Amino acid sequence: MEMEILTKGYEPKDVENKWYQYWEENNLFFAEAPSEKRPYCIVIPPPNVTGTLHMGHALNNTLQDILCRFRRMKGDNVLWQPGTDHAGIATQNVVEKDLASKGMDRYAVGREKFVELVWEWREKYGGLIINQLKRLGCSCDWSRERFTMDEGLSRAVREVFVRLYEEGLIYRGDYIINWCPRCHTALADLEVEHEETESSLYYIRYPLEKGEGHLVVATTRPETLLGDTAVAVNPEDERYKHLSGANVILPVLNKPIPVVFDRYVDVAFGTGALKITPAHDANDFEIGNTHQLQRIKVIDEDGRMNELAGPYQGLDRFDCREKILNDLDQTGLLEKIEPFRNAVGHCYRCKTVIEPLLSKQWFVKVGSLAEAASRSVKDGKTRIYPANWEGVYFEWMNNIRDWCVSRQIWWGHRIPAWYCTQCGEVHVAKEPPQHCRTCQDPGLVQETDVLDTWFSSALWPFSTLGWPDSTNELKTFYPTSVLVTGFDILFFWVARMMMMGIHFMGDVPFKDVYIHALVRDVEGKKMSKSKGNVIDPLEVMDEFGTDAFRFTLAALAAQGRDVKLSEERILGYRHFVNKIWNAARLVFMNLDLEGNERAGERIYTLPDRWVLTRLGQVSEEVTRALEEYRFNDAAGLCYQFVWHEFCDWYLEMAKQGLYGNDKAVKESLRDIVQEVLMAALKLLHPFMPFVTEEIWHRLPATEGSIMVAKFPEPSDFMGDEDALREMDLLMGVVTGIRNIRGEMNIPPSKKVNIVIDVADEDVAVVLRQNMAHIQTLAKVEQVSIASGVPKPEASATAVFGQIQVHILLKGLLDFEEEMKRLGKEIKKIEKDMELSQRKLSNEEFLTRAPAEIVEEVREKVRIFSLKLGKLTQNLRFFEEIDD
RNA sequence: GGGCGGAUAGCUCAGUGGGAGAGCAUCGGCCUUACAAGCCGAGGGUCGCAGGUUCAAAUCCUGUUCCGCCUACCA
Repeated sequence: MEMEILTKGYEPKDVENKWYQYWEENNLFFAEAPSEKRPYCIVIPPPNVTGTLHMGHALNNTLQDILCRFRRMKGDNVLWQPGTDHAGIATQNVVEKDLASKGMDRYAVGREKFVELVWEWREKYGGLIINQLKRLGCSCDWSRERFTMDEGLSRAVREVFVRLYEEGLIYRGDYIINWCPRCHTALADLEVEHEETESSLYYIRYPLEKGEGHLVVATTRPETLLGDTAVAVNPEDERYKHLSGANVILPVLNKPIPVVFDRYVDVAFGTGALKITPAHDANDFEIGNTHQLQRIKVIDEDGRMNELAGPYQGLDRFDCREKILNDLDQTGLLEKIEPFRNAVGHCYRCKTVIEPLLSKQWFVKVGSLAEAASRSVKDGKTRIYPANWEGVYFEWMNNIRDWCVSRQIWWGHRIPAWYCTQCGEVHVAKEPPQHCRTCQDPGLVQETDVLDTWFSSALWPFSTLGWPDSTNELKTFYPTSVLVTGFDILFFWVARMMMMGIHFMGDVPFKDVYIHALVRDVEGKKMSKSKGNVIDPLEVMDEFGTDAFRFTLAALAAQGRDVKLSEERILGYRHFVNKIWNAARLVFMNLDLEGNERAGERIYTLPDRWVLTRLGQVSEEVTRALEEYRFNDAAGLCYQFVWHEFCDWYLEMAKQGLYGNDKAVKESLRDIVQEVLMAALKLLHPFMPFVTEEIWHRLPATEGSIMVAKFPEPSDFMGDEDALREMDLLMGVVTGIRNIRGEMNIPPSKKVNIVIDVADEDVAVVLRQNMAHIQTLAKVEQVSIASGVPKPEASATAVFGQIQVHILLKGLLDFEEEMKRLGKEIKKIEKDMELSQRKLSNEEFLTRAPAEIVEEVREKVRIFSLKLGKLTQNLRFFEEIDD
């Protein structure tokens, strides 16, 4: 291996590709099945084949990769199951757009050819997002990559459909569905986006058939009037009780329709009279059923008025609205128009206004499935993090309606149902039947509808593992360990996986669900192309490197809060990556890279004992944070330790020995410094796989990939409480001196002499042993340590615990300044002191507060008064000189 | 309409009952042989507002304002 010294700055581009290739070539992402090791499995939320990597993917997959790499280093048998989703409508739209650019549409090419084109498109572009995931460093087991429409998964889909049908949980029927006139398909309720819209409420007069007068109804969609088959009023409504059995005349079409009574009608809304269009409104449909009303469909699948719309036939629904309003106005039947805000449904894919339409569709009866899915979370079989999402989950499960699973598009799993052309008998089967089972006729045609994309996604946690076959993968990894996903697909996906998993596997699909936030821009807005505020993860990786990017995402991923991403923040973490790189450089410059020297017995100095003890503590804290999905805490702990403890204190102190003349100390240090660096790299690896691997490979004491190194744990290190205490003293003294130097603007080039006044002999010993560190770190020339020495003239004093450090500043000390500084410090402590004393003089505090809290305050008062005494003493010293 | 989340330093955010923290930005001093993408130091906040509970509240409760999101069959 090359042993050159590292370049001055870290260059991510040079190393990222190299190491990803290395990991793949060495099969380091491969999961064993079966295996003796503890299993850990995550199924990836399959990205759309049409997609390219956006910030949401980047966050989602970074978090999964952190968990997978962490668990692997913990010794688990990790399977990160990858794959892609065929994304029915989305993908079909993309290919249709492509066709449109060539002046064609899907009807021109025909179904078979069109599906072929989509497959071709998928061959060509489907790998794009996979490569982008690799770029991000994702350690998926690519040998197990799946696609929702591959042979195995399609078999699982048919199996599930047929079984549900046979169990009576899938049925076909006439219902009002959400129809997208642009995509030409039904949509599930979830796929409709409601948007608050400024619209109008139109008051229309329906003349009474007998006698004078009219009934006024209020509606937002006057064009549906053409399909009205009744007007409903509330039976309790005094205004309309006399209309029992009456008819009104439907305007425009001039035909009588009945007045019906239904409790659904809200007396307080509009006029309390509701026009009923059973074929174009979900509620009206229900009311229509109750009263056995005719269903008249007046709007067709293109959103145009059909032949039943009389004079309006052929008009677009919105043009029809204008015309009908105009006509009503002409005949004096339009009473008034009020401005009105309501939520209008739009297609989640193409944003076209949804038309509720009567249609024959396939449904999954979800009641019992949802109940079981709900219970599993209540029983704690699946835990949702953060827990507040549980409420949202229950809420949805409790109010769930049957799931419309048929779609009138061409790209997807074609529903395995066949109709007899002779007798119409319906056959649902895994394989095409040869002939009709009732009339024996061989003329069977398959259902043209395909399944909702989420139908196959719902099977993902077990279909990818080989179901319906009983595979080793399934036995080893189901139920999976955790599902990591954004809350935007909690209902679309998570809820349905729960239902299907429990029903078909008899167990929940995952033990944990971790729900992360959405990535937004700096202002907290959702990133979208139309707003022009998208940050492209690929560009970020180009500019800052993947490790910095990943670390940023992890550091910002606090539970329950959105991730507001800014380039500044990423830049900050690039600096951190560079810091690590340079720390490694320092270590390298002092290593015997040829490996000729054998280190003898280790000599542990205070900084060594301290840093190793801290490593143990930090390892434990990082582990706990990751186990609890507190990614930001884990990242923060690494950052703080590596930069401010390892680099700022430990390495600075290690230089003493590394640059010194004592050969035994030097060799020991080389060993320890390398050990500490290795441990730090291991802690960082889940977050920053590339830079850690690069440095790891260059260290003489390492072997193989850092991916398979053991994650640090407390038992790897000494736990030396004394070292922590002693380092506190040492750092306190150094900080005290630096503090004064800083405030007095004494440049580092100007060395000072100090006198340390310390009563405790043990403390004196520690400081004496580490005198050299004080000298280097605080730029001190001479140190003298004694007990009860008088304050030297022309000195500034730092007080720390029971220690006083007098800094001799002959010719440098500005008396006024020092007096001001002391005065400021005294004032601050007096304030703290007063607060504490007030507490202690409060009888209730003394009797009611826990004893240890009271003792804590007493201890504070003791420390404060000690320090205050010393500070005042020093101030008086100057005042006397002043006199 | 229902629900959820947020409001803490100039900015982005941690902090869930015992003396307010970090990063960035700002100011001052340093090219100290790993790193100026750096080092050392400093300043900066009645924790949205009003009540309440408590010996003690950024933290718990109630109300309120503003912002964001989810959800819904008042046409």
